[in-house]
Amino acid sequence: MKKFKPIRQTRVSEEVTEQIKQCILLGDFNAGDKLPAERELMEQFQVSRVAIREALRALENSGFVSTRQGATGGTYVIELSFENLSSAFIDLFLAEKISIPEMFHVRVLIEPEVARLAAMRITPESTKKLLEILEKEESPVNSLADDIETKTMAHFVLAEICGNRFLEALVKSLMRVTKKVIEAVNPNTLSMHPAGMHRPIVEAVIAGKPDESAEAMRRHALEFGEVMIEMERAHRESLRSGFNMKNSVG
Amino acid sequence: MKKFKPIRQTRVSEEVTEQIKQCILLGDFNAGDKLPAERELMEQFQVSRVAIREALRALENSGFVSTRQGATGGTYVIELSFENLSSAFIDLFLAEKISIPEMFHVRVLIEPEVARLAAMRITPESTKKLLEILEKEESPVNSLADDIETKTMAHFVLAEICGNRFLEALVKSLMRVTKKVIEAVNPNTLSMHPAGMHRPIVEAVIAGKPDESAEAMRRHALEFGEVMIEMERAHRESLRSGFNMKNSVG
DNA sequence: AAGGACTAATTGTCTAATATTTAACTCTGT
DNA sequence: ACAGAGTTAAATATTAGACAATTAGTCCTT
Repeated sequence: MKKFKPIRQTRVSEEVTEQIKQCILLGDFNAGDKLPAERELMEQFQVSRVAIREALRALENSGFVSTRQGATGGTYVIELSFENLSSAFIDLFLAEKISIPEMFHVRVLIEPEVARLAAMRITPESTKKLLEILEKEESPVNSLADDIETKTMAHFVLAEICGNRFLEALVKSLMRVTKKVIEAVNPNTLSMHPAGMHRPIVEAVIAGKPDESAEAMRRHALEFGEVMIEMERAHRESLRSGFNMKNSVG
Repeated sequence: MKKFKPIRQTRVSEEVTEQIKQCILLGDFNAGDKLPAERELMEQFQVSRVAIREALRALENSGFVSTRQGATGGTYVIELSFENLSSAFIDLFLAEKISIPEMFHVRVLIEPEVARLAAMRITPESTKKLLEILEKEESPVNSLADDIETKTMAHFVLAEICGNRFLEALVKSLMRVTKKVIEAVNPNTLSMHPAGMHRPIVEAVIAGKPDESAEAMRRHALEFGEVMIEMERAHRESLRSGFNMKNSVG
């Protein structure tokens, strides 16, 4: 016999979340649209405002909506981005569920493919963009943040060019994690890697040579991976001595 | 001149979230530990219970804690899993920010590497596990859910064997998305792909032959990818005619 | 025309009460 | 002694209602 359906095992707010999410996914609300005000949703769903707010917060956290206070405020549907994916990766990294070497193994695996695809789809506009980035990359930088920003750009643009949004999402997330790591480790040097390091890759891509692009990227990823791994090792070392100091003092 | 620092742009609950999250990441609370009760946190943070609850809910949504009601209830720190990563991928897929062909391109890229690594790290215990799975796979199934479960297993275990937790997370997420797709499309057939399809891969891995394992996996991924893409195309087709019907009726 | 005060809409936060869930304990009848 | 029903306690879940803060626009005064 088929069992009776268990009565509401989910929280009220979760049901609200689910319904609104479905509406968004089915296109009843599109990016830019404003959801009804909290008090209105309250009446429609016949639940308390707290429940509505919890639901909206959940949707905000998973990147479906954005909420602002004020006269023209409210909850607006936004275009789902790769932000959440990045956050999930960063959390896993911070919780030491993935390590830097593991991450770079994956980068070495996928980034050459990204470069290969980019080379196969290169257009005049993309070429222009890439050349601009190369130029920017090779001019002096002011801060570490600037440097990371600039050096990251090439990877971002190649990922966009490659035409596979899944790979694009992965690369962008990986770059964000990498950035986080560098910021955490905060090395003394102003610049992470020497200027012009991306030139061979970009040139091969612009020339429309898939295999050479992939190989250039592979070399770069391996080299940079080594640097990062060493950097992190040194960082852990210094952290350990720091902890020891702390222990001996406090 | 340096600007003044803007005053508290973050919500109260976000600050609470951040503090608790840091405590968890720094190991002040470990998996299994119970956080203080809501009313206690309320006093410690000097904010209302609503703020505490929003914070705990956020932490729950990102997979750091789990909350239960009841006598031994409360908020417990849990081991961070790949769940969130999977959810992020599924959301992206549902919102059509990534497509099935894009996803399978990535599977074809990474799964052979997983098989290669697995072959390089094969142990007697892993061998035993893999053989059990093969046997299970080749016995008859009852339902589609069962079938998916069984056929997924091989990929899961290989991912665990491969020793790179990042790849493991990716493969598991990809399998979850794939599962979601199959369930959504819900094909008439009971079985997704013929029994024994993983045998060549598993045998190569057990034999400790990296290249052959990778190649076997690559063939499998390509083949299965084709099936999925075709399946989804057919599904969209039927959806469209479904919508037309709906339109002409209603 | 500029600046300031007011207004309305909306989310943010707090307080306090009540409901529900769950495990553990207690009692009671056989 | 023990099974089962009832009770209790500890926690989260939910509700209601008030008040605070933010923000864009309007209107009024100088």
